[in-house]
Amino acid sequence: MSEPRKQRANGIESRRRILDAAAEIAAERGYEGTGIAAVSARCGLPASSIYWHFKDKDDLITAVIERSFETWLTAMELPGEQGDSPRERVVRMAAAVARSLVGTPDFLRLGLMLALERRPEEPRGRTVFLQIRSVARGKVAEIAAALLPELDDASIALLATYAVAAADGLFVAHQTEGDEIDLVRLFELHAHLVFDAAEHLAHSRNGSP
Amino acid sequence: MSEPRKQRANGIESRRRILDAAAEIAAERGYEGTGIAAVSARCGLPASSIYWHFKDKDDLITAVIERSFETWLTAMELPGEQGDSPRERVVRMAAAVARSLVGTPDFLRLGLMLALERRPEEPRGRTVFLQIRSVARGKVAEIAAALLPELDDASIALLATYAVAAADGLFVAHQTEGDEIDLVRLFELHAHLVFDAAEHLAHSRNGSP
Amino acid sequence: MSEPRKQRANGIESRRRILDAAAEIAAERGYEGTGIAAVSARCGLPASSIYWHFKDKDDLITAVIERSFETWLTAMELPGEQGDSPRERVVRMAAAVARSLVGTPDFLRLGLMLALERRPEEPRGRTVFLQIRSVARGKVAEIAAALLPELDDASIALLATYAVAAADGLFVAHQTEGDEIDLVRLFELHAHLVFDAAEHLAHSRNGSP
Amino acid sequence: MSEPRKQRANGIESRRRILDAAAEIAAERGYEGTGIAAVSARCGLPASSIYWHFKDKDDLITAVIERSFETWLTAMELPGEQGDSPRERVVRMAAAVARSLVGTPDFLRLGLMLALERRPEEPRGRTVFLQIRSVARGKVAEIAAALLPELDDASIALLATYAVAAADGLFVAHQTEGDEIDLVRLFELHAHLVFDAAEHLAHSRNGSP
DNA sequence: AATGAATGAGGATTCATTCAT
DNA sequence: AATGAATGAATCCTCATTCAT
Repeated sequence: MSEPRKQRANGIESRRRILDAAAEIAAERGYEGTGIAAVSARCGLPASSIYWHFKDKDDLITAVIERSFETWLTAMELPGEQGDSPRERVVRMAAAVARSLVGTPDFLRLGLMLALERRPEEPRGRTVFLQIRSVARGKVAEIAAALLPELDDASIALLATYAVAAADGLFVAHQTEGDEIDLVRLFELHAHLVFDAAEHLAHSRNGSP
Repeated sequence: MSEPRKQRANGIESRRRILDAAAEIAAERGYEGTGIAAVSARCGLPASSIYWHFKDKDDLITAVIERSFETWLTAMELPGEQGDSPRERVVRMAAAVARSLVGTPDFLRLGLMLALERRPEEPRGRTVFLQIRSVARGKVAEIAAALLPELDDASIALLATYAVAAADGLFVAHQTEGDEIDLVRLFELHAHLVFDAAEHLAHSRNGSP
Repeated sequence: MSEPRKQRANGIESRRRILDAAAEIAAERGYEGTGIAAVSARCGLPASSIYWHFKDKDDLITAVIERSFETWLTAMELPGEQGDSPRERVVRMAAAVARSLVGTPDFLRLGLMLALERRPEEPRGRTVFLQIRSVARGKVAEIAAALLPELDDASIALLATYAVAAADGLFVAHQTEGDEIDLVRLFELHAHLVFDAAEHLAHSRNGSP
Repeated sequence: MSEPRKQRANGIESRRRILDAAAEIAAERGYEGTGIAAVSARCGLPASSIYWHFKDKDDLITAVIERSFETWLTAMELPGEQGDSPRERVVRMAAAVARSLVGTPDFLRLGLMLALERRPEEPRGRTVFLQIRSVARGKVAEIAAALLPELDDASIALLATYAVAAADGLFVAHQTEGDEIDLVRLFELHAHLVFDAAEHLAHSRNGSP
């Protein structure tokens, strides 16, 4: 009555099923909370099969983060650069990002959890997430520099750091508060504020903060 | 006359030692990562003694969060309300908060970790943290309402949500990036931005975002 | 119907029971063959209780070896030094040792197994056994030096090494061949041979081997 | 034309590689310590390929012992029977054996480990080793009988047992102590002692030990 | 107020082996 | 001749918790 033995073994399919199961569980319960037994139960493969596909738990979680990030990247399409004002373009980009985050991408939820931990032997997933994060900050800085060429490097760095960090915070709020929070509206507000600040910094060359 | 000193059972002292140990470990490794055995090893008391002071692990973690929050509250003194402009007052408050966060209060780090998880049986520590968080948002809304009386309730709620959420994000960034990040400067920038937005919202009574 | 819970917990007794069980199994199957589950089953305590008494498997095996050695040492009483010839004294000592080895002391069987292995991370039990072994060689050298004062150090070292090594071999043979092998007789022969060699070396000061 | 070289399946080569890997690992860690996965990793072939060449783990280990023994036998050439005294001949043979043992043949190290164990289901490798051992004892008895025809059967058996057992012990000592131990010198001493004993037994026909 | 000892459930991981291809 | 994938049982060990003292 129980399936005899999976015929026509298909490694790729299995790997996907394991990742799916692990992603769901890890997004709910974090690194330590993700038991191999639970993943095994949810994907239908025995625990030992998971170890055929992934070296260990760390490897599995890292793969979850990487795959989730790639999926998210290809899914999120930034709006075309139609001929509207820089401010409008930034706001539309922020809204697009916000919309892509409403689906709660695993890499971001899991990554932030890992980022907050400081265990002696850092999980590889954390390292990977922090790299992703740093690439993102770089991208934001690029965009800022392109839109407001008169900004100096220090100001750009400051703005990029602020923009990305605050975005994380908004995501966390959406995470905890649920849909009472209008993520798109908050991201648009966020974009306006950062743009204001950028203009401020650009025009007052020798001013305060 | 026999034992060197501090041999007669001292419950308060023991409780403090346990909380100290648990706080350190929980800040490093999160809820699941905090093993009773590890706490026992770090504080020097046997595991069974921990259960004399705390009902269970959940109770212990909750106590850690509560104590850390109280410590943080009493340590952080908001600057006096001298007669300077509202904007200056807000910026000075933000800087004071930033300074208090540089020490990485456990309740915030741990609380954010817990907040990001979504396990079926919610740890009490998470509930407590979310309450703290909501009180904080209320406080921010109060201040905003006092400083800019002409703001309507919806705008105040939006601003308070944004202000607190972005602050969380800045804290996380400081957490992951370390001291390369100037938390005080970022909080001051943050205060300026929020204040700008508030003024904007106050003057354009009937506009969109 | 199953015992409610061991009342009047008695750590020392439990420790002894665990060691007894581990000694039996380890003597049969060696280091890797000694499963904690098997020890648990034989001693009646759950596996987790074994870890209360011993840090890990290595610690347990080491304790087995140490205890077995101590037991053996106190059990084996060397014969009094009545006024007979040196040769007779040596032979009587060898016979006493042989008799004590017929009971197959665990430390020796287990120790030799461990000694033959060369795993990268050496089990502590192996180190302990080799120390015991080296102390034994020292004792033999002492006795030889006392009985035949004219022997030089190099000869004494050679003889002691030979005496102990061959004794190991005889023990192994007894182990594998069973009681068809008369261990006492072989040890007496061994003693005679070594004594002959000692006399030889003592009288031919400047000879070959 | 495509693959660089040695791509077309070569069963004999693979079998050799597996045996090499298994021999290394088994000599390090014994029977239980030799995992199929470890062998697979060291020889570069997947675990399932090992099962193509060998029925099961027991079969593999047995093959390791057998091959090692054959290699050792053909490598060790006993010295010619030139016209010197029986004693000199025996000593030269012992030295030759010692020299062949310095390379630590796997069959002997592994065999002795297996011999010391007493597990319910005896590994075939153990049986094979004990047979080898018994053949060796027979050979030694033959030689002794040829050189000293006046010895009775019981004495010959005793001497052969002693000779082989002590040789094992010397090998073990070399194994544990390393090259501080001069195996050739010890084997020469050993040969002298046994020869002395044989003469003794031959001349005192009706005496005790 | 504290603790030594115990306990069952579960942790991650490795085991020898099988089987379809 | 070989192998990628799978599998259930076993591995050592840690978990949070309890209880008698």
